[in-house]
Amino acid sequence: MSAKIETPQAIRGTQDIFGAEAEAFARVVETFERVRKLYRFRRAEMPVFEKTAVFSRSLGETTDVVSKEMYSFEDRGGDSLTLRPEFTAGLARAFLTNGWQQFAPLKVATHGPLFRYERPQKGRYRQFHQIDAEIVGAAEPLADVELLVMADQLLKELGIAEGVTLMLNTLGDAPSREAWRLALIEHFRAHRAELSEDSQERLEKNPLRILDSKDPRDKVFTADAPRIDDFLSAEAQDFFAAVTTGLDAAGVAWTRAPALVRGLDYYRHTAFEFVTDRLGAQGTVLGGGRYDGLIETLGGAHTPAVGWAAGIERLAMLVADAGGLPEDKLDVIIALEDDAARDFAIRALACLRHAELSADMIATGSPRKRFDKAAKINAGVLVAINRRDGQLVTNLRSAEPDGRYAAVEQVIQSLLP
RNA sequence: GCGAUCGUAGCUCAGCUGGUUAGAGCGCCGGUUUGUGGUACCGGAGGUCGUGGGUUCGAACCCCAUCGAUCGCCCCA
Repeated sequence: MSAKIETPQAIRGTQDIFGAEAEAFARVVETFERVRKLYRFRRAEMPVFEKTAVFSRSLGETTDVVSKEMYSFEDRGGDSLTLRPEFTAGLARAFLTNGWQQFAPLKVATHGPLFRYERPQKGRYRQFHQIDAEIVGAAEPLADVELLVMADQLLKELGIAEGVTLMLNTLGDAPSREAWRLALIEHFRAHRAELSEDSQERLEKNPLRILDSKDPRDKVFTADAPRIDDFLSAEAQDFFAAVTTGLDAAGVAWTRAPALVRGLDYYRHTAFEFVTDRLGAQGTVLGGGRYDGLIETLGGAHTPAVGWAAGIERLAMLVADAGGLPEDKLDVIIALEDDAARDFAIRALACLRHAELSADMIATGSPRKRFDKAAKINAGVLVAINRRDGQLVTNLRSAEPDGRYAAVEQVIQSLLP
């Protein structure tokens, strides 16, 4: 009697990525790396975990991310650590602790896994992956433009720009944002009892968020809510105008979205999202904005910065849907029809690969069926290797004889006695 | 954290108002057929019906719990 061994299950909200999905994932990362170099963004790698304070201070203690979505734990030394729920805070910390101020304005890019304890659904996981681009130590609107132009090009090069819209807004500078916030609270408080339950709570915690509520009860009051434009200082107006004219100059299409806000406390001025309706409820493909106040919350000098992040899984889904992944066709498939010729086949396989031809071999199972198996694999050239009357016999087949066929033929011929 | 739908073979699924030994296609393994050939046929392996309780003479099917998936809400990429 042996107890049945139970296979441990994967952690909820994590994914094992394989096959076409993994190819799409890799495509996103490769394209990001290529585009990021075109814009001269430098590569950075930060640790996956940080002291909890890095996130709780910069994101704001009351935000959902900090108050209920972080993977925090105590290490063996008793320190409270947290798996990063986003890149920006860790990057800001690295900027300060490594003296990266010397490189300011610093254009950096990174990508990797992030962790958030949320209910999984389409395009949303507990361990998810993002690409991320930031410009730290740049106060000019030109930096915002640069990032947005890069994001736009990235989406185009991924072949998914169709149906994706850049929604753009400004939250103004700190005084503008605060004045607007107070006006919104006043406006909504007057109708408090008629708001949805969620929005009544938002009124206390995050009044800006009421603006993009999906509840019809709220929409009545969001329609005539105070608009940021009425609270913008002259400087804030100029800043936003410089961003929009810059985008126009670069040929990047954008849509003004006065209700677009950011949940995290550190955002100022430019806020943006590239959105699509092809991902169900997870419509944001890429989002970000300016975070001039963040570095100070970590004890640094005032350091203006802008950045964005995009979910790789979401981008990969769009890439796959857009059919942007031509299946990579195998160049050569070998069918070894007689095991007596195995050594020859192994040598042929190695030589083909050294000749930069992708090659694979069918050499197991019933010898009579190996040809059929090989034929089912959609390879450029099929090489059948057999023995007849003690003689090595090779046979090449190709649907459309091309240069590759000739190359394969040459390799095989050179190996024959 | 809240709501809805769903969990049957490696994959995609069928399985009637609860009824005897749980099925198909694909894939896998073997055999036959074909022999410059992606064909066809035969056979085989593989399931404690997500898990644990309950109701019943009897549960894949009904009830409860739990885990997981999917899709929304919240939040966010």
